[in-house]
Amino acid sequence: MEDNDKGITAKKSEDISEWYVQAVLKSGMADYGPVQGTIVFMPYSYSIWEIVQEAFNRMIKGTGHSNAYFPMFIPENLLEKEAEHFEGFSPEVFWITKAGSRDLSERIAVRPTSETIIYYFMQKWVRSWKDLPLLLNQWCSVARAEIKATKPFLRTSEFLWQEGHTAHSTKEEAEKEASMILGFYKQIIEEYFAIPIIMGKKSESEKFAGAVYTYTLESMMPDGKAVQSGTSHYLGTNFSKPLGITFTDRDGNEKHIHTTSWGISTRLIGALIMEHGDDKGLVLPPRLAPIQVVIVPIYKAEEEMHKVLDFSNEVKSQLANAGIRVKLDDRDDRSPGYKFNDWELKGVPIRLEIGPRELQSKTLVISRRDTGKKSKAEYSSLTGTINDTLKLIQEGMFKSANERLKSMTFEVSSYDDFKRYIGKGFVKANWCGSESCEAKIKEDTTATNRAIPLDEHKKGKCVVCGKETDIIAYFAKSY
RNA sequence: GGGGAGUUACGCUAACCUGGCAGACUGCCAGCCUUGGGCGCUGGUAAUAAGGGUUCAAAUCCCUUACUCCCCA
Repeated sequence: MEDNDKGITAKKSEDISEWYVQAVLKSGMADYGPVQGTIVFMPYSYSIWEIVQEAFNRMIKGTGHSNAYFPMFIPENLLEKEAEHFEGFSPEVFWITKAGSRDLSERIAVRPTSETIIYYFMQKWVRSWKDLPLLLNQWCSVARAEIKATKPFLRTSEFLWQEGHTAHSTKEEAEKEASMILGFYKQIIEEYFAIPIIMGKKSESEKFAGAVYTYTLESMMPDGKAVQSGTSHYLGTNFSKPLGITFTDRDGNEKHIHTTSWGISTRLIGALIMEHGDDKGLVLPPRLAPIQVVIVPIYKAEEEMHKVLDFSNEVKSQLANAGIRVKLDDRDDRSPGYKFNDWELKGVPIRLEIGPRELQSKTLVISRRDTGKKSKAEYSSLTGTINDTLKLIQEGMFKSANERLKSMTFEVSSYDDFKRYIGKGFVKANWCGSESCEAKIKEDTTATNRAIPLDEHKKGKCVVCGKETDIIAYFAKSY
């Protein structure tokens, strides 16, 4: 049959942009909103986000953090209190100038990030060293006006994220916090999303507006563009000084708090789709898949149907009882072939087909979405086999993503090679650390500094100016 | 920031150049059929992005707006 409207018609290797849009829309992950750059996070993608929330909440609550929710409206005077921060964000702020028909005397910003509004409250709440540390997180959406080049999940005017905001009495404690969170993010992105990442600090020009320094986690998409997948900032006293947030320490002296902020967003879902998907659609890693196993029943006569469905339900409850997210596709108006294609489009890791043959043999065929390979499993030990297979899929997906990352990372020592490989992945090179060399790279290639690895140093000459340095940095074009 | 292409039923698309009954596939609804890789049959249902202009007549020509995609900075 000719390609019809249902499946993805673009090839990932030939036209990844078109492929991506089709994968997002046809799998039921998202739909476009009526305002530019907005999307609906449909149940299928929102379920993934809920799994992320669950995992990350466990991590931060286990280390003393609490969730809260702050207003999305920020008065202009508050937003502009920290100059660098305001300058960095104001070009993309959505401003509210009217309430009903009444003109507002002061513009209200829809939060592009919540540092300023949360610090407004920290100022009220923090008095003594006993009030510290204050470890807050909120799950919310933020709005940043993206005028051009929007892409579902990866670049939208409104997106969902978590933003952590913490206050500490000392620099050391705040820095430890920022780096601990970085570790949590690495775990989430590598162990759940099965996306390998490069970790490091941002350069001065790429760091968060208002930060002392920014830790970043960068992933590489198959088209050679990097995605900033998470950031954790040490803000020092950059915000507490202009906002006047002080506490009385044990020694009786009044001191400014040291703060951190950190976030991961639904952008990760975009990276997930791009990283693992194939020409048939999504390929979801088991730990994030809303449905880990789908059972497709196959039958002819009505009498057979009941037997098949009974057995299918039995299999389903057995798996569900073992904590596996399982769905029985008992739609009576769809053929098995339709269902196979449908669940492959949605990226369900494992498919079980249950028909008269399986009923007879009590042996099930496990069909893997990631490799397309099939293997047999005895019904008596099914749960164990499924759990093992899910684990294998998760590991296999990370492994192949990691191999791709390696094959797309180019270590160069000349500017000619730098320009040759930029756009094809990460280009790793010595860099003197100067803003002028960084700016030249941006001007010549449109690529930016993505990360300066924390513990990696190598003597060499700056790829741009030739100056001796031991700084190694990753550069790439990015989303 | 600059340029280009586009928007017809949930979706994919025909008619557009050359103005004159909006056609198919898919979907959806009803009935029959019953399923091992997008089952089949019959009947029905559903669309010209929004606004303005030209014209006897606009999906078609012109303008504005919105949204989408692509290329360049």
